[in-house]
Amino acid sequence: MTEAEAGHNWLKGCTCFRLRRTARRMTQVYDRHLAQVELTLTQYSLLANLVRREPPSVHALAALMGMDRTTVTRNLKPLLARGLLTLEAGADRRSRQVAVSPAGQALWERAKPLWRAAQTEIESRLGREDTADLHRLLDQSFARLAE
Amino acid sequence: MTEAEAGHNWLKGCTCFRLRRTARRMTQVYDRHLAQVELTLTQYSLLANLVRREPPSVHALAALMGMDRTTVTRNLKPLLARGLLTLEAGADRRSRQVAVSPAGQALWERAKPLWRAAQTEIESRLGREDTADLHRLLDQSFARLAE
DNA sequence: CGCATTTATGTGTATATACACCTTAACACC
DNA sequence: GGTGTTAAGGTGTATATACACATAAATGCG
Repeated sequence: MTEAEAGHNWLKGCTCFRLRRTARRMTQVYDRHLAQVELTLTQYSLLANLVRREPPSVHALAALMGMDRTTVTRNLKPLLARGLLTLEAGADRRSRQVAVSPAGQALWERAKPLWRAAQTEIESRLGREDTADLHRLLDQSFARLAE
Repeated sequence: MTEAEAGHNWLKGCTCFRLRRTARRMTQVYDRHLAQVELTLTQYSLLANLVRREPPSVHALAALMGMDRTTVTRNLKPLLARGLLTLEAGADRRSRQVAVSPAGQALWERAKPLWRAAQTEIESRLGREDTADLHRLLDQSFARLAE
């Protein structure tokens, strides 16, 4: 093994590096499809998680997304600014409810087939079976990291 | 299936959402270990990819990391500011070489066992076999997305 | 009731990510 | 040798991410 390869191997063994690297590439695929409605995959995920659901608090939404609470707060901003979501008074005076507006619902309907096309592209590139395996491993890993 | 579950299923089928969600959690594990040397996993990855290697150009480094070129430029900044890397004249007058400084080399030596501990924690949580499967699937997916 | 604790949220700061656009330098071809 | 093209790099802008910290409201308990 050369010295250069020895250095490189510190990355070869890194689960997180691989995960992030693949996530970067894959995000670009989805974002390119969703660009037609000026949504990112993250924004689409938020919408998708909110439609047809009782408006959750920011806290609950963060838990649903597996995101840091403050990250959710920041990610809501562009959607609120576009009037796709609303942030209204919640059960207490502390909490707030995140709800999809009619405009948000309408945009989600337009975005759905674009997301579908991105997902189909991924499954076509990775293969149906490998995609399913990846889903299972990622879900399991996420659960085991949450413990 | 309830309406709420129907909405949720748009996420259940999303490969990218799962990938990003798991990457977020896993990054936090590595970052907590590496915090002792004030490095993030991304910064550690850059160092690890540069030690014991002929200093690459920014362009070549981006390719090695599977990153966007401009992301690399931005990610180098904190490391350059701390004197862990140097950015010197390259082969042309266009290109620049990214090299690890002695301080960077020394910090990497201190960071290595911390990264090792993080990696061990991950393998312990996910299981050796599942970790290996995940690596294989992620590498394969990354390659197929690059085509 | 009064106070310590817990809970929900937001903000400051720093890094991570990438697209669009610009500049400069090397190269290719007539 | 000039000129169009390609290649390397940086910056502007916007989103994504999360830790530390602050605020305010609900809750629990003596």
